[in-house]
Amino acid sequence: MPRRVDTEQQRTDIAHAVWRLAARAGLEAVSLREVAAEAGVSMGRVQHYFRTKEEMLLHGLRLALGRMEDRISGRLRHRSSADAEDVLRSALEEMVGGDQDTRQAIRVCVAFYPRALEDPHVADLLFGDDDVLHALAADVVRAAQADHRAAPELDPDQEARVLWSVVNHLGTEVAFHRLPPDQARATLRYHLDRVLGPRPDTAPA
Amino acid sequence: MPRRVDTEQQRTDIAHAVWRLAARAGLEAVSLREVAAEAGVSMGRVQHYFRTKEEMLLHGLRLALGRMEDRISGRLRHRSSADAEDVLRSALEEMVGGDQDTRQAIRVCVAFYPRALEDPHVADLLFGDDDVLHALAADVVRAAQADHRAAPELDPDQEARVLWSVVNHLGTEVAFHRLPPDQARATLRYHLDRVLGPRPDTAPA
DNA sequence: GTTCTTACGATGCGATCGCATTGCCACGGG
DNA sequence: CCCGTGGCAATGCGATCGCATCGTAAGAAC
Repeated sequence: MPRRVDTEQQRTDIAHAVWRLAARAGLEAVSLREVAAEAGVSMGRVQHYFRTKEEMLLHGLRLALGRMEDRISGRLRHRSSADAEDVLRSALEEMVGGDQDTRQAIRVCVAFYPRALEDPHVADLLFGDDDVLHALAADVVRAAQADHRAAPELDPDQEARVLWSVVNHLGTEVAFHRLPPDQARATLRYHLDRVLGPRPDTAPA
Repeated sequence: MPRRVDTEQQRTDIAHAVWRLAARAGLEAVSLREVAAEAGVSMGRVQHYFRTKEEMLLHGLRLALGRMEDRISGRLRHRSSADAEDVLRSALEEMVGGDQDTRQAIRVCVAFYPRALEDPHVADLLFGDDDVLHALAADVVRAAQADHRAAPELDPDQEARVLWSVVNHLGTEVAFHRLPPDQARATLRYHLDRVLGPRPDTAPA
């Protein structure tokens, strides 16, 4: 086996170019030639690492999603201990945060939305984590109720859905420059405080 | 002036084909030839009514948005009198409703999102009405507070932003088959009742 | 009827698309 | 040392893209 190269790094570099193009101007802007130019490599190289355009696009999407998850868990690693609410708040703050990577990742996701209609593989990637986030949010509401912080008449499932919607849409508005990040964060915190009661301070982030 | 034809109708027919294609598979699926085929007309006809593809796309988007507005005001015409809350609720219920046209219109809007980043004309069309909706929602919250239905400590502006996010994202989830319409409506009503207090019955829709 | 203008259908052009093919070149194993 | 294979760059192909051009059929105006 001669002439070995860091294959995974090359794939990631190219996928990153896909990601930037898609975030900048949608999937229409993503062609093999454009990706090659953006990544500063030849078109042959792109084709060497991805047999089809579809495969390349999917890898780009995976990269974007993976980056977001990494940044969320990165937020948690700065804490000594994390309960469910910490995890939830970290995820939410990350999504509405002004982080450039996250914004771009969200735009990439939106760009893939139409594809999710006809391609279940894309749909899985895009929406695969929604259920666990929903369950987590509902659990946090229940926990707050048990602590007598949240009103007992709240429906945890509905509140989870509302919260998920708020975060998703605020994140999208930030990503598309329709809302400044700090305003989005303010709205998110306002809503969380109204639902869960103000955060009992266990060392703020 | 010879050979007159219902020009506006022709334009609308073609724009409707644009709309269906974009709703089905995103802007990538919209080419002059595809539009002509979908509309059942020749490509020459399409070019006769729209000098550029861009112009055609914009007209398609305008059509989609206009249809939604028409359906919202259609809901209001069935009522004897409409106060601000009626208007708001009509708009919101329409957006999360299962209406096939509305779903498609929302998908078209999402398909245009990436373009809004670089084309301010598209951005105006897509987001031009957001401010009035936001103001309306905030007013309704204030009115509910004046009626002692909503809690006085609510921040009407923040609640309006939360509400707008909830509706937008629920509508998107319905449009992309990620949530059944009645569940979205249930969540919307749950949230409205929590914020405004239950609707005092002035003849339900 | 002639004329003029609108309303197209048909066709062609250059660019770009995704993809397949070809071949060189750098290395590691024998 | 030299084969052989992995890692590319280069090029070509057929399809499709948006758009421009050209021809013509169908009516109003006279």
